[in-house]
Amino acid sequence: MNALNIIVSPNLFVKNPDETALGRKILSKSIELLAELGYEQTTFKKIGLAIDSTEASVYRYFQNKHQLLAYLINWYWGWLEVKMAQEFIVLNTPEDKLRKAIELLVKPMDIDQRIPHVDESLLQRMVVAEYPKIYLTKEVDNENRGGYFSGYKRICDTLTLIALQINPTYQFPHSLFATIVEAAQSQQFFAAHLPRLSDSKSGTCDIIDFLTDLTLKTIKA
Amino acid sequence: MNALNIIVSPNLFVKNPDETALGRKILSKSIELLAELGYEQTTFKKIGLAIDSTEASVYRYFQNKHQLLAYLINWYWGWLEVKMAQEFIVLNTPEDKLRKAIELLVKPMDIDQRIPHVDESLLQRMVVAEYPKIYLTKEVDNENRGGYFSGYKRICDTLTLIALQINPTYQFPHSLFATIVEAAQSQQFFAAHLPRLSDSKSGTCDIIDFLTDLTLKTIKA
DNA sequence: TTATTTTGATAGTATTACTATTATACTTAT
DNA sequence: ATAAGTATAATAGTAATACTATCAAAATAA
Repeated sequence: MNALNIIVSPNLFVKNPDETALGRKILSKSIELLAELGYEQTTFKKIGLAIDSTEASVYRYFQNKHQLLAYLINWYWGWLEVKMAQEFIVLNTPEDKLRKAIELLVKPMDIDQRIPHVDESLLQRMVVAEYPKIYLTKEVDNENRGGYFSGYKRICDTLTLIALQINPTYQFPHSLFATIVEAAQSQQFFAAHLPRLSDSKSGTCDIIDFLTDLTLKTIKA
Repeated sequence: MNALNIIVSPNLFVKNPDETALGRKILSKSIELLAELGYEQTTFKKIGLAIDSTEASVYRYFQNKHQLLAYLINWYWGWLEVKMAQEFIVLNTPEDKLRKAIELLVKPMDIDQRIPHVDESLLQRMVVAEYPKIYLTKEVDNENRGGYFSGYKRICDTLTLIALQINPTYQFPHSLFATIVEAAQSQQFFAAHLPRLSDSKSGTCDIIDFLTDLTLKTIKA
């Protein structure tokens, strides 16, 4: 993680899990359990078991399950941000950048060897199934002040700035990219579980085409 | 409720709450508690207290909190469907119908006097904050077979058919309207709690304008 | 009036989401 | 190499939650 400088707000942990072997083990096993069992069925007790330790050890790193999920999702957005920045270096037009960004939002990730304790592809699947749970709570305003959603907001801001290069007069860029990022997640979920809510038939290409078409038609007046 | 023929799948209750005074009291108090406390903090014990009865009485109508939420959300989509059908009678072009549908999705509802035990405006606010929780679970495939999401899917199908009248060659109508319906909810939430994810400054008009612009630009090739 | 259903009251269980304590192991500074 | 400090494992315990079960009283229907 350090290798890539993915920074997660200190409000998202009690003790930085990135800095110890046990902490990193908690991260990797949490991703596995959350992906396999889902948020509701995952407990700190089960995580403790999976890391060959106890519930109490997990509590030393995260206040509760909600904070753990928020950490992982923020890490995911941070990682996507790094990926985008890397890809943008060789792209020159804002349109190419938006196309690439949409592809990164939807395409299954390949695992980054530099971060051996994180299975990015599993993390991505977990995020698709769980991400709204971090903001759909009564604590959203407090947690927003604590930086719980800054990863998400930075991604949307970045895309907003690129879109305004294409059309500086477009009125709703923040709403548009919040919608695109949300749809990138929900369309993956719908294609897999509620197919009447999607036109995606084969893999992720259809979703990428849908989102790209939507974005470009909307901002190019 | 019967007055309007809003049908909710029998898989969404143990005993039909629409048919008894106690059942209707459970519905109205649940809406209040869910809106006030949020899904996580609402318990059947608290609902029992609110209806001047006990936990056990609530369990006689709903298997669990998840089923209760699914019932209420399906009732909400059913009610919206009825509203849309009513409004569509006097509208002649598919574009006008889409505009009206988007308005109904976002605009605060006025309370329907024919259904005294349901505060539609409160229900709408509750749905905005809780709706993804009914499908973001590991039981989604089973529950989908049980009709847990049919209200949502019918709304999207209706809008899909209207859009195809405008442009029969548009490739992604299901994805588009799933995205529009989702965005109608999430933009309301973001405008209130995560304003950097929205361009809505004053009330719901901005959201309606954003969604209408997006929809029409996208389907009119 | 009798039979049936609906409800209210109470009790109990397993699990969850924590908090607290302590002994041991491990690391670091000198 | 030793002492001091930190990190961890193991255990125990609490309050709340999500149920399940039982039974008698009340309301309703036959």
